[in-house]
Amino acid sequence: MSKNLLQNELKKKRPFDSMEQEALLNILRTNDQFQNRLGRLFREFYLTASQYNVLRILRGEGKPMPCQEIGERMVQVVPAMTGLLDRLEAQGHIRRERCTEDRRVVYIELTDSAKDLLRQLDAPVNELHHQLLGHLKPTELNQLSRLLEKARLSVQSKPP
Amino acid sequence: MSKNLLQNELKKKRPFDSMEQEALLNILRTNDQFQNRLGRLFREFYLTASQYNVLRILRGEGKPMPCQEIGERMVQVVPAMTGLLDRLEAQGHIRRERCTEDRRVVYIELTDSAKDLLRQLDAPVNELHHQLLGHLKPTELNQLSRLLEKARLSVQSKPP
DNA sequence: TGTAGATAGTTTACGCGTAAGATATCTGAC
DNA sequence: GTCAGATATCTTACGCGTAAACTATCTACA
Repeated sequence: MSKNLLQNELKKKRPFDSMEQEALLNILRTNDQFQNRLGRLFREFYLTASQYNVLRILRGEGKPMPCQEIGERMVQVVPAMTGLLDRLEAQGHIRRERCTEDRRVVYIELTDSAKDLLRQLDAPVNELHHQLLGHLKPTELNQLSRLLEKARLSVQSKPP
Repeated sequence: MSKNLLQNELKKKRPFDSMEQEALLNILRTNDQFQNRLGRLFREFYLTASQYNVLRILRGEGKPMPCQEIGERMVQVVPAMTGLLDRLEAQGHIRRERCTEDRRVVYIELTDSAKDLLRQLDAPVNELHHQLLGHLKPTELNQLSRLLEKARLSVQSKPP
């Protein structure tokens, strides 16, 4: 075929303006499709991808964390965290506790029910990862990760 | 360094469960950062990334298109299109026109002001693409696109 | 001491993604 | 011709990303 895969998917009539554009669109599209699949899995457990992300971060840390620190490990800006945590709290997955030394900071702690839920999700999540990317050879997965890491070098610092 | 780049960015304490997981997180994170930068550029022109996407699709087609067809070229589901188009219409960037043969379908047409806006955006957008990915060699860009295309092979069909 | 500026978190307003359901129109089987 | 089902669009409800403005608390420096 004369046109490549992404071009066909997007029914694009003309070739890409640049290889940078092609790669960028490939990243955005792949992300959308994968997020879609992940979202469907999480929804079965009444979670969103962001909520799952927060819970995973908390489990990884192993102890209560301030909201800001959680926000930093996601890409998001802080304000979004508030609502996200509100919903997780309402579902009984986290507890908030104000720090006694610095009363500005609020510590977030996983509840036991959240830990259970995460354990339940471990297998299906890994399985989905494998389903989505298991058809790539280890070399290819490694190449892909290295290329994406290199790609991100251009966006080091957030302007204020 | 013993830990890799992504692991450091995420302040992850333990290595990844699998290479699939690592690659997946790399995709999601790269996408987030790039979307962020793109969003900032579009915002200067009072557009969102989705709105720009719709306008680009319409320009590429060169003639009016039904909403559904626009939706198909984006990753999104149709319902989101309605609101998106409402806002573009309010800004004077598109016109809606009901088809006379099949009165269910609505054709969307670019206005002249939208075409002007797109022309204004062409240079800055290409420049940003280059800023984000220009540090990769052509071979690498090509590799990256091919790997992402291969990655997407696992999500061919949407379940009903 | 006391006051300015930094910092953590929240609130509000808006855009848009998802799902579920409603409405209008078209098509095909009878 | 009519009725069932498909199809195109819209509506509503909810989650969450972004920005901007606000509150409470802490810190530093005069």
